[in-house]
Amino acid sequence: MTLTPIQEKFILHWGEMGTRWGINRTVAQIHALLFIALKPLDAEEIAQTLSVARSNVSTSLKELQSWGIVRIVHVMGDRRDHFESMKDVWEMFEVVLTERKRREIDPTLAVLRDCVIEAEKAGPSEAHTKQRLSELLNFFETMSDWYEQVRRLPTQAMLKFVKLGGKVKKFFGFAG
Amino acid sequence: MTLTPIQEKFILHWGEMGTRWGINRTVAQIHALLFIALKPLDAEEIAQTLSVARSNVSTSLKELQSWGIVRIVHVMGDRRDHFESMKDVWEMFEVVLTERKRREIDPTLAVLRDCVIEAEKAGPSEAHTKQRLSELLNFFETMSDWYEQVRRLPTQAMLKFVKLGGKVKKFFGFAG
DNA sequence: CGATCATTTCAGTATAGACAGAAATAAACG
DNA sequence: CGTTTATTTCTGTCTATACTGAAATGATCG
Repeated sequence: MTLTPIQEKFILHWGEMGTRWGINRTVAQIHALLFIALKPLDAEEIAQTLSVARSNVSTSLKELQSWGIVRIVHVMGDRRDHFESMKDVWEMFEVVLTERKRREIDPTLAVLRDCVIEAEKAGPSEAHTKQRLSELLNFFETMSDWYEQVRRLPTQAMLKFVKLGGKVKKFFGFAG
Repeated sequence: MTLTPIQEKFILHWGEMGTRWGINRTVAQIHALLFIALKPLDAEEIAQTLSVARSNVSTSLKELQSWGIVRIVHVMGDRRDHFESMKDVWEMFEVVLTERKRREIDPTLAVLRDCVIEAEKAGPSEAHTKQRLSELLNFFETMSDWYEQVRRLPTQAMLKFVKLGGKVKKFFGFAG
């Protein structure tokens, strides 16, 4: 598979963005490639197209599968694994957000709860720390609950909501 | 400033989380320290408390100031700079999200628009690429617009909204 | 069951980013 | 102004992670 200049531009940018989000550049590039690919690609094809080592592709694909946005498919008469990316953008971001929440927010919630409990036990000497961490915990819990609610919505409903745009403010005025 | 075990636990965890979000560990630790500090701290104090080089603290504080969540304050009769973190958690995250949007989403929007326009020019050969990137662009634009709307809401309104929790679904049913 | 092909694991290497310490700059004081 | 003190910049070092190529494992075929 040869990349057109446009495709290359997109893949390189996506890789760059990946690094900023704490995602390996190659992983992000492979994801970008699979996202725009016409059909599922095999690992060798990915390695050649992006000029990275075959083994590197293997590791990266594992990573993408662990995120749940890439899956293995098989082609009739070909024993190699082929890989394809989830194509529905909304669904894809829901999956990524949920996974990030699980990996990053949930552990933080646990630590904060722990700290607040211990600060409570420690008494007045930790009163200020307890106060600060409680506020942080409250924020995380609120956001976490909220996300659990909205993520369950079907894509269409979420889309409608977001598209409301300017009406959001009105709604708050009403609901508040 | 000596850290209690609770404070240390929180600071270390926050530093760890930082690395996952593409934020330097020391930067995140300093932010955590300032967040729970009773009063603004000077650079030397931060360096000693966290056992990092003075120069490293200097760079990290610049970074935190560029994010807009830490600022310099002065103490009467002391010529050293002192630093304090924003304390309102909601405001803090609004600032961070806005900055991330500016640094990461906006450039991506620009690249995607560019790619879609070029793909349009290129004709049928790029039809599929154009399709994929358009969907991605549409998603980013929708989310970007939505965020611009809600971020303007006063903290209180946003809080009420989030607290609605289960009612969100009802609302969508109604509005959709 | 051997041969071939595909995939993963592993060990060493390369590289980017974090960091320390020194040097340079800037600010405040007497 | 010179001196002291605070801050920043710079350069080299270190470390964590990405990455490669080779070896090992696993799967599918005749």
